[in-house]
Amino acid sequence: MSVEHTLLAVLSIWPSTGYNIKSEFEHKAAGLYWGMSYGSIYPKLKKLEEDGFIYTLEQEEEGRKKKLYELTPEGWEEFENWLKAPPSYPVIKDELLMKMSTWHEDMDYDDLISHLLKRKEQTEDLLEFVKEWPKNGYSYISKLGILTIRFIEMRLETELRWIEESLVILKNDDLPDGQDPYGNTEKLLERRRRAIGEKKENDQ
Amino acid sequence: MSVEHTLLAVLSIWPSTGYNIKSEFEHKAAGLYWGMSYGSIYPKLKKLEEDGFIYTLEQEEEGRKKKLYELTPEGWEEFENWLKAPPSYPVIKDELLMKMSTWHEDMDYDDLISHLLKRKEQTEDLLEFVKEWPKNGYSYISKLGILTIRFIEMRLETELRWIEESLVILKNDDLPDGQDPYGNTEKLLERRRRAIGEKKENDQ
DNA sequence: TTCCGCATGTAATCTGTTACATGATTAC
DNA sequence: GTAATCATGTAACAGATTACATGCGGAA
Repeated sequence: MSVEHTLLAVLSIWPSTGYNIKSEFEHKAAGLYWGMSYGSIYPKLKKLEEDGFIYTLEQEEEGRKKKLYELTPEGWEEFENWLKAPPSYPVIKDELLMKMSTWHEDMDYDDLISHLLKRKEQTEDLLEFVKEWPKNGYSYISKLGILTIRFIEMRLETELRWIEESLVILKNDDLPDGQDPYGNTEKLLERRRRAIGEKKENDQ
Repeated sequence: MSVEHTLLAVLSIWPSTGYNIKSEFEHKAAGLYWGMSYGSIYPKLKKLEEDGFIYTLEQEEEGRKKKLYELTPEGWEEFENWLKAPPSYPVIKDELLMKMSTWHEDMDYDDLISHLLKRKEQTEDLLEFVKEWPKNGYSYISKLGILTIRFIEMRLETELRWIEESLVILKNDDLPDGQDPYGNTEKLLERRRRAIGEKKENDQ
């Protein structure tokens, strides 16, 4: 998903300025969607204009100098071709999961528990925002937009359910069995202990 | 989440070569986690070695020249400090959602439906893989790894549920109401029609 | 009159990918 | 013997971020 197509998509909603697009993403990117910096937005807008996909609307003397960009016929065409092209499969890239799955038994679970508690709070906040969003009275959300928001809600609720379950399991030290056909858990701890031991010796 | 820390995390499981790490991610990155290219792995391994976080194990004359990397005491320390640091909140960056929420009523829903059907298939495949993974008899998965896999499963199942629901809604043309306080849906379609109309005129 | 928010823009930098080069070993 | 896989590495490139520069308008 290129920045260019994202910009076309945003401009399809209504004509906007570069600054405007950035603030829009800033707002919703409270965890939703993702950010774009001025350093990529302005040059790309310029490029899109050069390529004939967007043009600047007359700013009707609003005092401030600003460039309101709008799609050209070619811009609409390009945008809709992009819409029709099959979307790529999203990657799950979650630092919490990476940390959790490489956590080891010689490390205090309390730190992991506080990661989970923090995640719980953040997800609750985001869920609250997402639930209010289509009811706030001023944001434009299409019918299909409502469907995607429904997905985000379901996902966040699932995440909260999982966090709750995991916290109970961790606090009761009731972890499920792993799959460890070659006794790697013990090897790992042994490798680590030896390394740490060597370090202590050297430090003395 | 830097590549460096990801490499330390992978090496904490067991000593590996650069090639090895790449294949590992290739395999699981059937959608899970994410990829790394040789162009970033090898230079980073070199850097980590220079920084004293990893070192090369004797390769015990396995014939092939290869570098088996292992964590140093400093490597373990760095890795565990990273584990303890609060993970950043993941961003939802899903091209399907972006396309769906900017889809408009003058575009055929059939294309959107085929995007959803394709996603359904891909997610089913991934779910199947994730369910088999901890039972395949050879992969090492720690107890906490099982918990994270449980999360992925729940998430994928939620996604499938949402896709089913959405397909029914789309096929019955039974979409929920959007939020459109300023009649933007009509404005959008009008802007587009005018642009497309102009193009047709010019083309004649 | 000073500060903050609106608004645009660029240069330096960072990070990562692609594509290629190289060569050994194993499977057919 | 030759194709595929294992294995390491780099140079050129692409993409995006950070940090800075600039300036207007309105509010305190």
